[in-house]
Amino acid sequence: MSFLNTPLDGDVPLAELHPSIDPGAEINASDYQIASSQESENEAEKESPDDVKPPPFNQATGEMPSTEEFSGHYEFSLLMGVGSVNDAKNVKKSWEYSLKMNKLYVKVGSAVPVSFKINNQLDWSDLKVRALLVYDNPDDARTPVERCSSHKDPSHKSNKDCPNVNHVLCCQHRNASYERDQYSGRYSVVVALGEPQAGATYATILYMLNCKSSCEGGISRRNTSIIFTLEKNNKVCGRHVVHVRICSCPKRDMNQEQEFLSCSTSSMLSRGKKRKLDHFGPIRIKSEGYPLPSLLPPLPVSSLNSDLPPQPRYEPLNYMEVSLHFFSLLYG
Amino acid sequence: MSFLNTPLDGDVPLAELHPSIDPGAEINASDYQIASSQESENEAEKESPDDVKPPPFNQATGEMPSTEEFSGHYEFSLLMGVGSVNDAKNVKKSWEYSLKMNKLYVKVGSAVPVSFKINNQLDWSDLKVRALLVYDNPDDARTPVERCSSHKDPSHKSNKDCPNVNHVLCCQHRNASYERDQYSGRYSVVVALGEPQAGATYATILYMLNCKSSCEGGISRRNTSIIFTLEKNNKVCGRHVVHVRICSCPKRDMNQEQEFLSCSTSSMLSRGKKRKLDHFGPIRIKSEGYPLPSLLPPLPVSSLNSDLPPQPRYEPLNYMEVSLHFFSLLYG
DNA sequence: ACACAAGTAC
DNA sequence: GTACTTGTGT
Ligand SMILES: [Zn+2]
Ligand SMILES: [Zn+2]
Repeated sequence: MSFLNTPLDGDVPLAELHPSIDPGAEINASDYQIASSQESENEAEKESPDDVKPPPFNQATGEMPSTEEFSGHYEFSLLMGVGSVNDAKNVKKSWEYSLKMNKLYVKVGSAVPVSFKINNQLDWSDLKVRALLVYDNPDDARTPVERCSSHKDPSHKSNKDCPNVNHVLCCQHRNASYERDQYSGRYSVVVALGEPQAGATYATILYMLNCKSSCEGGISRRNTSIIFTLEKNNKVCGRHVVHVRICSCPKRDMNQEQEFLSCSTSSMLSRGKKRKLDHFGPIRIKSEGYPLPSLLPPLPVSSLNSDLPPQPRYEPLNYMEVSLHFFSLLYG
Repeated sequence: MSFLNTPLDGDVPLAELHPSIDPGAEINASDYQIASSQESENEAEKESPDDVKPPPFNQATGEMPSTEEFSGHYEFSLLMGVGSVNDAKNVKKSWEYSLKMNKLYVKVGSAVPVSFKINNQLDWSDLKVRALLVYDNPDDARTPVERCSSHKDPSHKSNKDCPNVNHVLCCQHRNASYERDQYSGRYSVVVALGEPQAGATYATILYMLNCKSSCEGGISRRNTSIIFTLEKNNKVCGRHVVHVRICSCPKRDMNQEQEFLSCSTSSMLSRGKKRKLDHFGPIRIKSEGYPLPSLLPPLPVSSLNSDLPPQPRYEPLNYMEVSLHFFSLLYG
């Protein structure tokens, strides 16, 4: 694990710094209750006569949010899985993070600590981090990620005393603000960073994902990413993106995808006869032949069309093949 | 296929008798609209002041409906899959029926023709057939079978203009009456048999199942059966039971279960080390060591405890093993 | 962690 | 129909 703006650092064992955080624990419903919500309980009553102020427009939750990463003036960076009892050998991991693929594999409802770092700013109090889940596939990129019907069911145990029934991506933080962009329909969760705890140089926030990637009628086996935007006065001043797969066997699935990545690098790519693992990982996507997935580390767009060796292609590359191709250009 | 009260008859090719019925067709939503419903639209308003008549109690939809088969005075019998273009070679089958296992394998939402036969009664008009879906496992036998949240979602395509959102088991018949037993909570569908069509000796009704056996939050991979009761004046005067599995690959799954049935008959049974196919078929059940499943042809209960050869058992037989055991006693 | 079940893409 | 994916029971 490493800060994403310095992605090739070695692992940083920081578990002992946060002994009180247990990311594997069940979601504590009472934490939700305290959370302030900027959503009205009834989403239908949006135009109450008193509420005439136009809701603020925010690029970060627009129809097609950018997934280009930049650290910005505050040198915004994040670190997955820091301060986690996850690192302890005796604790069963409920999530895995692959630095190589910049992808989080997590069980539904498990808390994942994400640590944010800021420089050039003494006062963090007006800095907020927004987390938004999006679909990777360009076909779906404009579709808000919604919870499936089963998980939205108020009688579902994950919704006990939980006002954020519609949010796949939630946050175990008492000041978390759950928002719905009424123009795009996207759900996101915003947290004020606050000061890092004494002696710490980053602030750690627990996130959890309350639908599976496979949830029928919801994500439906589509690939997703979390977009973290650093915001000040409703303006985006930093952005990072992490791939995420919510599944029952994070370790198995990560290993599977890593194995595919390594055994197929450049060998399987030039050939047609597409087979196993159509996309980045085993999740199959319906459409294929897409341009660069928006989730890999920022690439000059020109490379998409100009840097491809003009080898003969018998069928269009699918999502995964394109991902892998650019991945190998970057790291191979 | 054969009438169930004469289960070892040969196949009866009757497809040509009902050339107009296409069981493989998509559910026609408009058929639903005409169906009269005895359920109030809003299930909450049960005690409206005008509606003081106590709702009729019916054994057939009680907490623990009997699954014992009997043909009764009217020699009630049924036949699966009659009059079906399903029999034609060029039509892709959306369901399979195993006479050997008395089990229907069907894709979700596909119409399955079930033919009912009555004797000793010139006027069929006051005879009704109720169809009720129940769980086989005694642990769940008292639990009403409900649709899963996803399929109940009004925006789900299977619910277009369909008032019977809560019913897994539906019926393509314009006079179908959808009922909910307010004591047990069970959903059932009732059809007046009417006269058989000219030249026919049975009445054929199309049923469909609108959740999968695997539906999370619904049937959840539990085994189910359909109970067909012949009723006259709200009294049960005949009963037949058919196992049913609602799945994506009826043929594959039927073959799988048949294979297991044949290869394991008596060989695998006496041994512990239980593994593959815990239950009747591949659907795993949570609990095990149950008595006789209620769906096999009626057996003297005494046989359960007395006819078992007292072979040494290292672990309790699970549901499937018990099913298989009695199955082999009957037919083996 | 393994084996299997059961949906989905091709 | 085949192969693969991905949840579940053990
Ligand atoms: Zn879900
Ligand atoms: Zn369902």
